[in-house]
Amino acid sequence: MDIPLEVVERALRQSGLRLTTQRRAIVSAALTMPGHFTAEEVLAHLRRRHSPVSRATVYRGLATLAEAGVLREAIFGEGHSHYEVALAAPGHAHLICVACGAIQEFQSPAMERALTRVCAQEGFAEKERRVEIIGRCGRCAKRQARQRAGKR
Amino acid sequence: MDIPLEVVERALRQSGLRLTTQRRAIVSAALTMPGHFTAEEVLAHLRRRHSPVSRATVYRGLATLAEAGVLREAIFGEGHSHYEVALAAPGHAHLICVACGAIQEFQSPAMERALTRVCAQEGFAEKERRVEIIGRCGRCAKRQARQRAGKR
DNA sequence: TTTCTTGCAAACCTTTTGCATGAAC
DNA sequence: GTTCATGCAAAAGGTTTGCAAGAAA
Repeated sequence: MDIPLEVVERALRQSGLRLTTQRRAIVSAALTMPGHFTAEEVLAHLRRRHSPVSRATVYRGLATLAEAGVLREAIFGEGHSHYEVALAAPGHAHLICVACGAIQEFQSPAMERALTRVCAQEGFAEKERRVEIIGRCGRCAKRQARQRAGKR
Repeated sequence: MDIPLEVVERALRQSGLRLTTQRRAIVSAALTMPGHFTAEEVLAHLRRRHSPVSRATVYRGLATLAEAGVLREAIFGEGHSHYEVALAAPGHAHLICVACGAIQEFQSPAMERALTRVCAQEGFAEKERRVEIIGRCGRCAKRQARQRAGKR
């Protein structure tokens, strides 16, 4: 995956932040990782790659990069933060399978419009939306249905 | 607030669970608390009321009651779980103000329909929806706008 | 040279767990 | 009488923090 380092650099500069070796490593790890990742995953990835960055710096770095708009928090309610690359994917939400853990992204303009309307009505100045649906993905739902049928 | 203890009792029985003094205390605390509450808030409430229940039991009790459908998890991404009384409020989502912490509920049939459609299309068997919008509530947004204008 | 960032280790906070005791059914 | 729930204290898991040393601007 190509690294839009200039984009990152600009985002950091605009926030008055420094482009350090560690932050560069974190961003490039983020870009290599599939879809969503946690701080610990980034840490492990960097260690494997022999670009060791301390745990504290990974946590601080992810938070900083999220504030700068390079990353975005996603997938809540699991007891630990997940991030995704903000530049890569604009407004989208997630379908999270409780059976296999798969996370599928989806877009729904109708939903987005509905939420925009709600905010306008309430005079709410939104910064961020979190939409996720928990359940079983198509495959797991079918498997479960089959198993249940078999048991009877 | 009147306590639909029979309802709770029925829900627990249906799940093969026992109606203990502690669970009763937790439910009645939940019904007394405004809107959304955390495990620690319930614990503090019970201690103030001199109905001490151990921390472990509060955590286990809230989880159990949520599984039984009496409570529901709400407000994610804050590092600790929040619950709400499920019976009290059917499908609704939350507007969370980062400035004053206020949590406002809203309903949007258009949004609900859009999400239902997405699930149908993807064959996703949903169990739960999480929708929250983070930003500034009307009042805080106005206050901020005023302050910014003043500074210039 | 100033200011921001890092690394380390310890602290923190929320939540979970094992196990013996006690309560509900 | 069984089985399930509780209390305690310890442990776990994820994340944050203070502070001295180091790197970016």
